[in-house]
Order: sequence, then C-alpha cells, then structure tokens
Amino acid sequence: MQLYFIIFVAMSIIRRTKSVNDITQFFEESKYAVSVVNLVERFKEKMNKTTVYRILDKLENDGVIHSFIGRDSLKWYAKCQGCQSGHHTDTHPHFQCNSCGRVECLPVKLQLPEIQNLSIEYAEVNLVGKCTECSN
Amino acid sequence: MQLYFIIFVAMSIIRRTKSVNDITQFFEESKYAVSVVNLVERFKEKMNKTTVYRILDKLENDGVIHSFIGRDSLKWYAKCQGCQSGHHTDTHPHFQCNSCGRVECLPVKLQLPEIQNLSIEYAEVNLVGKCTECSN
DNA sequence: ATTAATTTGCAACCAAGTTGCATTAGTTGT
DNA sequence: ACAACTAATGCAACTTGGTTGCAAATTAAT
Repeated sequence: MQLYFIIFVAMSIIRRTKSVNDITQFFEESKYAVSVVNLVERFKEKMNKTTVYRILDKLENDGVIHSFIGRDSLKWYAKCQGCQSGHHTDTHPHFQCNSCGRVECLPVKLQLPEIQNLSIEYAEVNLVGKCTECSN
Repeated sequence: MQLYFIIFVAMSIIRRTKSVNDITQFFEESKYAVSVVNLVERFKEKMNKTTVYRILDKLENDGVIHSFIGRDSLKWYAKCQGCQSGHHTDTHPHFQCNSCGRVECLPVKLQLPEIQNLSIEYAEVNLVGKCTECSN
C-alpha cells in the first residue's frame, strides 16, 4: 500500500510517460530478474515491442534497472539498488535456477581476481544451479 | 612444428571428418576465444554455416572446446584445458577487451561465493576491461 | 558391390533485436 | 484557445544469429 503511494507520488512529480511508468512500476514490484522476451510478452497488450525495447534502454541508461546476458543468450533485466546513472558499480552476481528458470540478484560483494596488466572495468557473474525450493 | 605433428597423428588415429579436423585444428592453434560469427565467416569457403554450428556443438559435447555467452549476446568458443566430455569443470573466467575486442581465457581458479540454500552447479564469469596492449 | 549409416549443403524458417517513417500525444509560446 | 514544435509510440520491414527438414553426397558395413 505504501509502495503504491510512493509510486503514485513519484509518477506525479517526475512526470514520465504512461508506458515508462508501467514498466518502471513493474520493476518496483518484481523481486526477480525478467528476460526481455517475458517483458515484451507481458506488455504486448499495452505497448509495442519496439517501445518496450526503447524504454528498457532508457531505464538502464538512467540507472533504474540493470541488464545482463543469460546463458540463454537473452537479455535479462532487474531493478538496480544503488546504481547511479551510467555507472553500474553494483555488479553483483546473478543466479539462475535451471529447474524453475527463476533468476535473481544475489546481494553479495564480488571479489574480483587481480590479473596482471589487465584493467577490469566490470564483471558479469552468472551462477547456475538449483534454488531453495527446487532442491527440495 | 611439433604441434603440427601431434595434430597430424591425432587426425590419423581418431579419423574424424575433414570439416571437424579443420575446426579442431583451428582451435589448437588459436590462443584466444572466437565468436561463432567469426567462425562461420572464417570457414565459409570451406563449409556451410549449418555444418559449423553442428561441429561446434559436437566438439563442445566431446569436451574439446567450451563456450560462453559474451556481453554481445554472441556465443564464444575456446579450446578446453582439462575438461572432460560433458563435464566442464574448468569454469575459468573470460576476459574481453572492450577496445580491441579480443577475448581470452584466464588461467585463474574461481572462488565462488557460498550462498545459503543455493546449490551452484557452474559459474560463468565474464570480465570486461582493457588488455595489456590496449591500455598503453 | 550393394545397402546402411553419417555427414554435408541448401533453402526455408524462427526469434531477438533494430531502423525508418508516419502518426499521435504532449509542451510551449503567443 | 490555437498554432508550432518536440518527444513518444506504433507499425512494418529488415537484419542477424541460430535451427530444422530434407535431399545429395560421402563413408562405413555386410
């Protein structure tokens, strides 16, 4: 309830388009990462797939969401926590359950290996395995 | 020179098809990972793209090469060191230089984070940055 | 040598993602 | 309130990585 109120206020103040709001709100409420095909399917009644792609690009540039490429070659999106515009420092690992397919962001700091003579700008870490519910 | 001899002997003993040999030999000689588009382009005079895809699948299943998905959504291949058939335990990180585009396997053991209640089967780690030559 | 099994090429297809352009919606100035 | 402008959206066509079905060719088996 509070969440909806906050979203409503944010919508009123920032004044974005209806489409951008729809997708933004979806990410606010979603706990897991979502693939781009899923998003296009999910919003196909409300907007064109081109629009979905464009809004996702925009939201990513604005630091609202971040993306990564899954083992399925698809682009997956999830909301950012602590990412600034154009500077996604929050390169946490992503976990995909190969049983139920669910993808989630892991709240873990990565310790990147120090490689001689290589300057690493960011890391993409995808962990694949079984989630809690599927391993029971 | 020794390398060529070894390849020749291996070719004679294992008796694979010409196409499989061409691609296998390419990976023996190549130091870096190669994208699938590059491979199709590289062998387009010698064989059909369907054949390339099929051989890559086969070689990966046989544990000769391994693949990973790059930030460009493309499938990249590199030769395996110490991978057994169907069991790619050697999940080392891959590094892609975002200046020259070169992709290489890093001979580094990964320390995967222990996540509660998640059983992680494998990890895909892609590091992006600048390589030695490009950072000078 | 004839048959059976594998491999390859080809064309058509599928799906993710992009582009150009016309249309609509939203903003601003007068 | 209306015209003029700007930004957002829809649509269709296109590009590209990847797959599939089937026929032709090559290789292996009897």
